[in-house]
Amino acid sequence: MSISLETLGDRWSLLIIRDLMVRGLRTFKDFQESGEGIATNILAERLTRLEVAGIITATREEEDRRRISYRLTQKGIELAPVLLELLIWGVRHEKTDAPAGLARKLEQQRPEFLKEIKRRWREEDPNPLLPRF
Amino acid sequence: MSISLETLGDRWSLLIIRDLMVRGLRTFKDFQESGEGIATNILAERLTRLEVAGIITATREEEDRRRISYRLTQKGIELAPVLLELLIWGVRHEKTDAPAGLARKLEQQRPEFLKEIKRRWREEDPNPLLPRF
DNA sequence: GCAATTAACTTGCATCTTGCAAGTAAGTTC
DNA sequence: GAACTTACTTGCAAGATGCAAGTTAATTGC
Repeated sequence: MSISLETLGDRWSLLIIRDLMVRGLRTFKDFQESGEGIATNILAERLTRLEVAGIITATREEEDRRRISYRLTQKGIELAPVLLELLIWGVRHEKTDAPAGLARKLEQQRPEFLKEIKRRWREEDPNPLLPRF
Repeated sequence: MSISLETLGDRWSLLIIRDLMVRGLRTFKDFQESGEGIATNILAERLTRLEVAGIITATREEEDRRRISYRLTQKGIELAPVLLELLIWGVRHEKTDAPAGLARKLEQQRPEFLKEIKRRWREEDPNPLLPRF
């Protein structure tokens, strides 16, 4: 009954995955500037760990070969329900700057929300789905 | 859009919560002997942190006042959906000793499973719901 | 009723992980 | 081709974790 905390059980991994999933971050620089405050060495280490775990892929961009695009794999995108439930729990229980009523809205529209996340992933939609709050 | 990783983002916290939720552990000793391999100082520290965060309560037992019973609060039990999704994901994607077909079963019976978890919590049912695998 | 046992920690110390600041290497722009 | 940008890497200090050995209070055994 392992719940996979060897890979995911740290301060940053799930945050990285969530930012890839709903905030539209893709590059190393995006993460540095995202305001999460993750140190570059840790970020690099986590990205390779997540890649080794098969949760993300790293591909060099054709248009600008300095850049590396990080993307969730099928395995990675299937963490969406976990992150959605965690988000709902957080909005409900932790004092947060989230818009009032968001909790209820998310709870009532779980399937639609998940579907939208998956669509965005499939179509490589770069627009953020949720803001930072 | 915080996902509460200040409290939950470490190797042990979610594991402790899960063990309280579905494995029927209650005391310090239970955790020591659970096979998770958590050091006693870390266990003590995590338990107080979870208590401070309002996720668990600690109550001295009347029958044996050496013992302290740890229990999930309402806030704590509401992490059930998160842990269930994480469990499903783990069974699907990580090589595990989980019984074949468990993933499908859990996925198809999410609501029933959650309801059972909540009932066990409300009625203080001490029987494990899931084994260790 | 007192010694042995048990439960829940605490302490000291070594090791591993994290964070910060500065540096490097490769690709791109001016 | 010099300046810049992107994705890292390195060195080191500080913090977190793990292990083994206490400590304290409650309970049991005789």
